[in-house]
Amino acid sequence: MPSIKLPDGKVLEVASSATVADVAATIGPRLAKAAVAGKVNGQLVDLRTPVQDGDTVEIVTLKADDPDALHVLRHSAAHVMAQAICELFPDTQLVYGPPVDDGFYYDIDLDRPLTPEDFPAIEARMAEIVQADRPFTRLTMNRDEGLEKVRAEGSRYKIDNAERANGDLSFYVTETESGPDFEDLCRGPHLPSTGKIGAFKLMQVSGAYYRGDQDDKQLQRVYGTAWPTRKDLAAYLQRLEEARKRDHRKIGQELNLFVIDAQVGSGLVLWKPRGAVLRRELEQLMSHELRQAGYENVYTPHIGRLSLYRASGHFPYYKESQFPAMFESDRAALLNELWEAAVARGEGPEMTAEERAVLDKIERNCPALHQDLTAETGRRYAEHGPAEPNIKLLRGLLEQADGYLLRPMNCPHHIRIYTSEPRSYRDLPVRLAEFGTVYRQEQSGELSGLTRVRGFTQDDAHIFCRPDQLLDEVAGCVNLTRKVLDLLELRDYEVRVSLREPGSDKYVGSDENWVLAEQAVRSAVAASGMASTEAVGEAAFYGPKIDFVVRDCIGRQWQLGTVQVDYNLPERFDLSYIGSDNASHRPVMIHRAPFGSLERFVGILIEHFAGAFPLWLAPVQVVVASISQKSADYATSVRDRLAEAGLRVELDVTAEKIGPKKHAARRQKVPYILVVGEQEASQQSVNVNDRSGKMLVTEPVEAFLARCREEIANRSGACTEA
RNA sequence: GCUGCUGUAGCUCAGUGGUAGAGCGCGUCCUUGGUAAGGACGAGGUCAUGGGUUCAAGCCCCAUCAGCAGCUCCA
Repeated sequence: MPSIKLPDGKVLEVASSATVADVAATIGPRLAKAAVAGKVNGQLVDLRTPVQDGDTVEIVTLKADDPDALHVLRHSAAHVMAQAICELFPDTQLVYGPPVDDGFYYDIDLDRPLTPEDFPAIEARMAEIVQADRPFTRLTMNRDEGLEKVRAEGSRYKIDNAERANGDLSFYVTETESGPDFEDLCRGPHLPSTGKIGAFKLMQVSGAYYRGDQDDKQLQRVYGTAWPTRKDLAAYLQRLEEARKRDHRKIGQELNLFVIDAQVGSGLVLWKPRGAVLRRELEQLMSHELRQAGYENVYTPHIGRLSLYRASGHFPYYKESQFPAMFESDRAALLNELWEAAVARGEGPEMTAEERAVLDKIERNCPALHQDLTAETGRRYAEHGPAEPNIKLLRGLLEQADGYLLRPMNCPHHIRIYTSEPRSYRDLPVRLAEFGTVYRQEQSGELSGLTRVRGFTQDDAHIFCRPDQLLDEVAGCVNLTRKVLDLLELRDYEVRVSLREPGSDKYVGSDENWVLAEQAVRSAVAASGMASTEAVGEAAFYGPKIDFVVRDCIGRQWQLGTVQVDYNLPERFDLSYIGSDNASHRPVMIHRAPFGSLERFVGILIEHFAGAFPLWLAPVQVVVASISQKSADYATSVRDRLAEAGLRVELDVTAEKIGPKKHAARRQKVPYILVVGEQEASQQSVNVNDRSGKMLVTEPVEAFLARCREEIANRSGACTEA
């Protein structure tokens, strides 16, 4: 008789050929009824999977807080949805349908676009399938057999899936009394039967590229959610709704913080006075920290010559997300076009058709330039030869007639400040900081409130240091980032080490430099003791990064702070310092921005506090509201006193009752509402209420002021939830 | 950029081819009030923009712009 181990350590003897379901039954009838799957040696399996001697077996039951149970439930719900869609739309080809956080989706290929109007019909069909409580049966066959089967069926997607799977292939069949009625290639596991799906709902439909490839077919992705019970589903929908109330776009509107105006341009933020307060307070906090940490402040303009970005590599590595360059003359525009074509050729010996076409255009439109390009003996552009000499020639000509670029990054400007004077090893590290505004032409579909915009201000700085200073400097940046996040009570973030994708051509610099830089970020994170994940392919084009990533109210991940190690730009700009040996050496650069961008950071902060900012950040800190006209003068004097003391205070002496006045202030999430009537006037006091509606105390104006000052100095008092 | 959805008053939204609506907000007046929305009256719209269909278009069709969700990108 085989014996198996249970999670509590008990050993159970079971019949040979016993399944997970049998194990559950042996333990107890109620467990047998509740069981929906098992975990054998840590692996999630069907209830009908046989167990073997020595296995550790855990029974999975349907609970709203058990990730394994939800995984199986949602996988099965996806399967049921697929069946429903196939029955309603027989042309549907199924592609892939996994469970995801909070639900599941299924990618389908169907010419007719599905819309939310189709959901009721699909849900109704799903409900019938669930109602019928059809069993899921697993059908396993060896790889060759399985491949033959899917190839015979002829679906491109299934063949692809099957070919990419390892080992045996399994199919799941849902059955009726009259036999199998739906089958899908699927790894499983599934619920024992469809009836276990307690509650489900289709959520949305959208496009998704096959295998995530923009050049491949775009499929329809139907999202749904599934839960053990209706109550769980209702609770989930309620949570979703609560989360949406925190949305910074909504709160930004309600609290008059910012506006994104179509007439100004999409992705361009207009900070209204109240939002500007948030931004200024954050800038002041950061400026203070930077002074402490030995940074020096600089200011640089928002545009720069194209040659600067040719040197940095933004042209062409970063070209697709830049606003088009501005050219001073046709000559400059044409030269640049030719330069791009020459760079694209790389080291190729033959001039490309594209280069030739540009050259022809130049001949037609700008004969003088054409002559410059072709006249000089020995450097004739029109001759064959490696691109490099041509690029040099172009670079020389471009020096005389260049274009300008709205800057996508601040580093080139800061680099030129570094190079503006000779640097000694004693001067390093040089830390140049600026709230630098940059512009990036993000794809239109990517724009989102404050979190993804086209013009934004980074709390940027560039550190130029000696190689022996690098680790300390990176550690300093990481600590600074943690410190400011901590000050703002943002503690729910992921630290991500972003590395390059080997073999990709989207990076500049040598392998050796990348190896050095990646070692540096890895050891800095290791030394910090923070838990981290590694993300291959997430590096900047010039170097690896340590990113601080948070989630917004609808679960999307955003990078906030970042620390990036860069050996490459120092080389491209030929940076140097004089060492103690009186020889020239190459510094290392660190790019870092603890907030990342002020726009995104404020967006996340709005959601974090749900608009109820701590006193030091609150755009309006106090509202003074009079009980009646009789106390209006006193209210005004209180307002004046608080304003004089530096508080951001507003006065409400309108002809309204105190109830509505208080309500209005609370709706604006103002931390303190001071109610003043004749009684307070006679005592020179204020009646203090917080934004939760609670009446705190009646105290002298000066006492209230002292408490506010302390609260502001401590940056405390956050999140008195309204 | 791609797929789908959406665009009506400052905001949230109703309005299925026949003269533009509600609530909130805003203004004026009444009420001068003691802690989660007092009352009356009023102003406010080229129904995103441009074309088209129709006797007639907020509504139907096309295009553009913008927003939302997802995908793809992302320094």
